Amino acid sequence: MEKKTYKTTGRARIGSFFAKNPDRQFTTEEICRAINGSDVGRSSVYRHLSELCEADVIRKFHSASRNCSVYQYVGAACDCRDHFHGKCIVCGTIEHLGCHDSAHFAGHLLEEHGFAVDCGRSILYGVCARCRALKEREEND
Amino acid sequence: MEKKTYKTTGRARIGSFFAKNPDRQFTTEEICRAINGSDVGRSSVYRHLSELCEADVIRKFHSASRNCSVYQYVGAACDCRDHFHGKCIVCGTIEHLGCHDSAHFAGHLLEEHGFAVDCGRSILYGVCARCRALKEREEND
DNA sequence: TTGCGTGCAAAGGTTTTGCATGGCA
DNA sequence: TGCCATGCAAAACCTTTGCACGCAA
Repeated sequence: MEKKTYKTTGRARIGSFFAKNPDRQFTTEEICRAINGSDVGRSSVYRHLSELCEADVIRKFHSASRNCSVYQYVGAACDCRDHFHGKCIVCGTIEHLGCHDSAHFAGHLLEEHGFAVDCGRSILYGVCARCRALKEREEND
Repeated sequence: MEKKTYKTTGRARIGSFFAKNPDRQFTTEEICRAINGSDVGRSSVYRHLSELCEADVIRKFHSASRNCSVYQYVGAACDCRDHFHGKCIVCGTIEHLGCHDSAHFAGHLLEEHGFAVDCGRSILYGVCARCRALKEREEND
C-alpha cells in the first residue's frame, strides 16, 4: 500500500529549488545552503533527495572531483541542438548530456580536428547510470 | 624534478594483480584481500592506487551500488572502442577522433552523468574539415 | 488523534593523513 | 646513509540511522 505524504515546507523547498535550477548539478552541501540560510536539517535533506530520486524527479550522480553525490533535476524542455544525447542500449532512455564539458568537447573537435559536429544528429550509445547500477547489483548478488 | 620510487613488494603486487585481471573492476576491499591474505596495509593500497591512476595504468570509477571506488586496469592495445568516430554528412568519410580530450569527455560522461558511453557504437555526425573548406570557398566565390 | 516529518546526535562506511618504523638503493 | 615505503591509528569525510518532538491531515 502507498505511504501517505504530507505537504511540508522542507519538501516544497527542495522541490521548487530543483525546478528553478534545472540545468546544473548540486551537492548536498549546496542544496542545504540553498534551501536554508544555515546548513541545518541535513538528514531531512538526504531523505527528500532519495525520495525525489525514487520518484525520478531528480537524478543522483557521483562527482569524482568532489567525491560526493550530486543531484540534478530531470529537465523538461530544452534546445536539443547544443548538447549531446546519450541513448541507453539497455533501457532505451535518452539522456540530455548538456553541460560545459559537452560544449567544450564540441569546440575541441572543431578547433583541433576541424570537425564541425552536429549535436542534434549525434547520438552516443552506452549504458545509463540507472542500468549500470542495476547490472552491478545483479552481478554482486 | 621527478620523484624517486623504490621497487617494493607492495607496489609490485598491486601492479601485477591488475595486469593479471584486466577485464574487471575491483574495490579497494577486494584489492586488499587479493594482494595480501589479511586486509592489512590499507593506506598503502590507497596510496598505490592513486599513484597508478596518475600514471594512467589503472582508472578509478565509482560504484553506485556499493558506494565506493572501483579500479580497473587500462588495457594496452588501442582499438576503435576507445575513441569517437565522426561521420561527415557531406562526403561520408569517417574520422577517428581519438585524443586526450575524447577520452576525457568519455570519462566526464561517466563520472558526472553516470553515462558509460560505448565509443565503438557511437557516431558523431557533422561536417569534416575538407568539406567545410570546400563549402566556404564556394560561398566566397 | 494518528502517523508522517523534522532535527539533532550518534553511528556507519570509505578514504586520507600523521607519524614512527622499516626497507630499498 | 638518505630517502622512500609501510602500517597502524586517528582523523576527515559523506551518508545513514535512531529517537524524541513537532506538525499536517
